[in-house]
Amino acid sequence: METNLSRPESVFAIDCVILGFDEGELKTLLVKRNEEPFKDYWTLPGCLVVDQYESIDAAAARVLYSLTGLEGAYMEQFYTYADVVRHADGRVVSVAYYAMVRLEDTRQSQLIASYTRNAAWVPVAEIAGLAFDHMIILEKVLKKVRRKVLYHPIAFELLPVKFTLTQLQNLYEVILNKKLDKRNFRKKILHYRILKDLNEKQKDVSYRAAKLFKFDKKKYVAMSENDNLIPALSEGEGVAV
Amino acid sequence: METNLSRPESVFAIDCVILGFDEGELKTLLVKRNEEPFKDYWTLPGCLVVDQYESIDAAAARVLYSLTGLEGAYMEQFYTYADVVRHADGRVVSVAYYAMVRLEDTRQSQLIASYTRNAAWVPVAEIAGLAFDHMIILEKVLKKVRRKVLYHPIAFELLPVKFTLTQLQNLYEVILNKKLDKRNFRKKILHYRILKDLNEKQKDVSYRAAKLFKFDKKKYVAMSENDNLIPALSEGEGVAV
DNA sequence: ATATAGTGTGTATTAATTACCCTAAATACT
DNA sequence: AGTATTTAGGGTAATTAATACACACTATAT
Repeated sequence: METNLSRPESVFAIDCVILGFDEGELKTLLVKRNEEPFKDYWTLPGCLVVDQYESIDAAAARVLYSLTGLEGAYMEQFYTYADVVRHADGRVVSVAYYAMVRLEDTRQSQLIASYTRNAAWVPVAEIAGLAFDHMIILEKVLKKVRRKVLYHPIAFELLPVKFTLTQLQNLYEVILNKKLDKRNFRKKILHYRILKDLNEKQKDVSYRAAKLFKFDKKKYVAMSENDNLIPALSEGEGVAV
Repeated sequence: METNLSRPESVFAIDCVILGFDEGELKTLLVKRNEEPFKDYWTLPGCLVVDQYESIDAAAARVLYSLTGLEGAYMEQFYTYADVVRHADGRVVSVAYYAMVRLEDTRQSQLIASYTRNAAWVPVAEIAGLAFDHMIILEKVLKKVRRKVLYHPIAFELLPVKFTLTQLQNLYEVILNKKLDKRNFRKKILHYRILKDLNEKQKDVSYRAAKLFKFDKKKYVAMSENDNLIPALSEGEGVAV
């Protein structure tokens, strides 16, 4: 149903929850504002999209790239908000995305971004409040990721390409905020046959080195032709009946 | 990251996939266009949102109400699209919603809407193409609903308030496009304890009348305080390993 | 050589999933 | 009244998945 509006125009904003895993913590990349409103508050990184020919996905990718130098990381459109008035003379609809990045890949460029734009990786557990409605967006993303991680292998996007089973388990424990049983976790994840044993071991650890694995995307895609689903990785998923 | 744009303005569109279940089929409410482009094509119902103070959700609810007379039906924001140019002089970002409605509730008003606006309930299985990118939106919604129905009780939104187990099973079979075993289905759904046995039977059927149940929302919410999840209702969920 | 820190493994129990068919009940028809 | 028709409703055995649980091994550092 369209009315005849003289000059419909799409000016909209992107907000981006960029998640990373570092030092046993889930972190997100925040930017400090230096103008009102919310001067000196942390915000989710974002941008205004004015160009009529830039797609939403491209704009979100641009935000990610400008802060981290990364291209091709896992990104997904998430939710669209229109309730926040940012500018005195009108609201801007904003489309939220979330991205999952390997922090190791961002080292150099992230430092640059941090220097010029006052950006920082902040452990999500320590974030108490953000500008605008960004805290709500962040919490909603975390809720979604906690669920999605149970049936879709997005968690691997946060780990180094080569990882140990313990690292993987730690990541799941942090995301789900819950301890998992080591033997059961290993049994389960190995039964899915979505990991490739690299026949390599960790180096430079001061204890017994663990075997390295990588996520076997080919096998995974072949297995789940339709839907890209894996069964629940967590214990006690679902409702107790 | 905001630039200083002189007059940011949110003009955006809503598109709405309205699903119903009728005569054993999943149907969606479509509207026939009577102007170019895509004259005489079916489209998803929608509207342009010009009012700076109408929320996205309210606009979506307005679309639903204007076509069906329904308020308070299940609706969920779904995905946002910006790639479609509808007006020669600029694209309009459009936010897609889907709604699940009880077709029985719409009988009168739907006829009115149908008369004035050339709207019709069309079985989704028979829809081959739609105007704009609406076919893509519809397919994506169906994919989402097929998945969501496995862990969230949205299917009940499509059934009459009082229903039989056979009706419920038929609905699942239609949504999932797959036969389910009667005994296993009943065992499972009853074990969840989210149905209330009404101790009533069907009337005016020309065979043995079945017991009527209703969805027990209170019990359901109590059970799944956190997440509103129910385990999989389908057989063979997940990846075969 | 010894302390330290993390790796890697198996089994028994319980719960969930699957495959599989016949009798009971209500109405329609003659 | 009797019979045909149509759908409702229920149980069990076999398989598979989920859980709870503890100790010996290995590599390095001192």
